[in-house]
Amino acid sequence: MGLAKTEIFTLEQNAVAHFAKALGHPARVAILQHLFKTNQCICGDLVLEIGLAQATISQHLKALKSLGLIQGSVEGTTVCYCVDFKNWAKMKQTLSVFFDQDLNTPQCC
Amino acid sequence: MGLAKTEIFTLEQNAVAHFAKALGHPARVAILQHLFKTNQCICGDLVLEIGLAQATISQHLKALKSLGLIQGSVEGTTVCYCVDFKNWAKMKQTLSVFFDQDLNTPQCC
DNA sequence: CATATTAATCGTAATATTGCAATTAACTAA
DNA sequence: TTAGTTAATTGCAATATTACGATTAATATG
Repeated sequence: MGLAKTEIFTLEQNAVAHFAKALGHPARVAILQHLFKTNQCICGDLVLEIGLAQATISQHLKALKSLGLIQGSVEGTTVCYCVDFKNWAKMKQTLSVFFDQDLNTPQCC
Repeated sequence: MGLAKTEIFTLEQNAVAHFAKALGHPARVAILQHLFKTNQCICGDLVLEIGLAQATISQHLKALKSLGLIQGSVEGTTVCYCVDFKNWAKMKQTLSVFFDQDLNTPQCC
């Protein structure tokens, strides 16, 4: 089907998967790294920095924005993007809980 | 194209994306959670527990196995799956470095 | 006004992912 | 050997993702 049956999973499982999916492409990872490094930048900077077409970068920005990980504010003819630290922290928290499952579990293999 | 241009990204960017992609489906999140809870189980248990078809679960297991996050050992007619703690730790490490970028960065927005 | 700049959107093509029924392979037990 | 059990694989359909050229919308500048 190509469509995940989200309704049979818990909220936590869907949240982990949703955040992870957003980081599941190197271009989006690169965008976030660049935003952390430069604090803020415009779409054109990312096109030069990363080397994908403008339409493609714009698409990845849209994905990160719709998840709330970045914000974009229009300034004249440019759009200034930056990390949304509050939602970044929320993502870290969600994934950390998932990652730290191993702390309660004895290793078998 | 539907194909990520991995060659234009750094090893770290690709590694983060690769691990994240593996966690980017709730069924694989659920499989890992169940393995942590029960320490080990067979494919059939996961089919009952999660409620997807056997072929689908087997496919998700294959994905997790190919990334090294789980191991499967044949025991008669069953295959016993468990978390590969070493590679799980490697994944945690890789993603933690990425997540903790914010610690060096002043918030702008 | 006309032109330039920037980024979003549209349209399209190629590939990937998800899901399942059916089959197959491997082993067990009678 | 035959039948049963388990899980991998195959084949297929539906949907999602990735990428880019072309266009559009919005704003700025001459």
